Amino acid sequence: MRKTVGIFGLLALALLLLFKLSQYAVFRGDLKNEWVIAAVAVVFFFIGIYLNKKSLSKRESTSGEIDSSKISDLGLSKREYEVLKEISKGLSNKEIADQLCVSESTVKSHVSNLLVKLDAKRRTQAIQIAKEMNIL
Amino acid sequence: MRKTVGIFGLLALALLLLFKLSQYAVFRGDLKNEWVIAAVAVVFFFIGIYLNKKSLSKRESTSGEIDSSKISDLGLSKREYEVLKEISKGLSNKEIADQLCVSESTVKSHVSNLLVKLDAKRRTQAIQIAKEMNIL
DNA sequence: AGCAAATTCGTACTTTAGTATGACTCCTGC
DNA sequence: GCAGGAGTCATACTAAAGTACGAATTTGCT
Repeated sequence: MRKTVGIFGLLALALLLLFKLSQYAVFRGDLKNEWVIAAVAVVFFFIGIYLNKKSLSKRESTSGEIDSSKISDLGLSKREYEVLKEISKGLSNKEIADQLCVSESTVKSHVSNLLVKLDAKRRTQAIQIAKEMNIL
Repeated sequence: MRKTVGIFGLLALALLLLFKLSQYAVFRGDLKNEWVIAAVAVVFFFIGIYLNKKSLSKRESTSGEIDSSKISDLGLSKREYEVLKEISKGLSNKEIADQLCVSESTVKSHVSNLLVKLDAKRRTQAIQIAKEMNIL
């Protein structure tokens, strides 16, 4: 909310600046009205796009990107997180083992630890929990 | 691409129109330059926002909502789709059975048919495929 | 160097998931 | 009315997932 106020204040300022510029330009007669208007149009067109993009990216960051701080909060090791990502792709333990070039036993160890740390009973539940925590 | 061209054409037209309007207004002397510029700024500001919103909503519709047409394309029955949703919540067959008030055997049947129709080997893969198809 | 955590692998075991098959009911369109 | 799909359930089986140890190696940090 405070940011919105600030943005509108900046817009008003920009408007005033353009007023002044246009006045000087017109008085000196070295710039035609058409060009001033065109410049204003282009500038504000892109200001509109820019502001919208900003709010868009903000929405994406709160519900789309991964939260790496929560990964360390849960005590997930690098390898365990890799396994988690492969699980979410729908791979079996054997396929994950091949992907990470380790044995299936190792993957099972990681998965077991993973389930404890995520408080899940099944790998499908781990996927659901991880996605809710924005770590996937 | 064709739409982009059309949009830019419309923008150019709007610009020309404003030129003409401003000329008439200035010649007749019943409108100040400042007001013309302000009007142009506001109009193009909102044009920018509007165009961005449009592309934003288009992106959301292609990657956010469920696509019920694909569900029938795959031949998924109502019950099978219900089971699919429960699977994506991370529930076991037994838990799904309790949730839907049927036996575990029934859930297993649904899951088996589900996996064939989604061309998946595991329930985790079914989740991944279903999410990519926007049916979850 | 030395400790703690992470990574690795194995075996043995239990549980859950998934397949195959058959059977019964219910409902709908022809 | 009846053929067919959907839903239900059961049994028996195989495959995968998950648990519970133990143990060796590697790695990061003090």
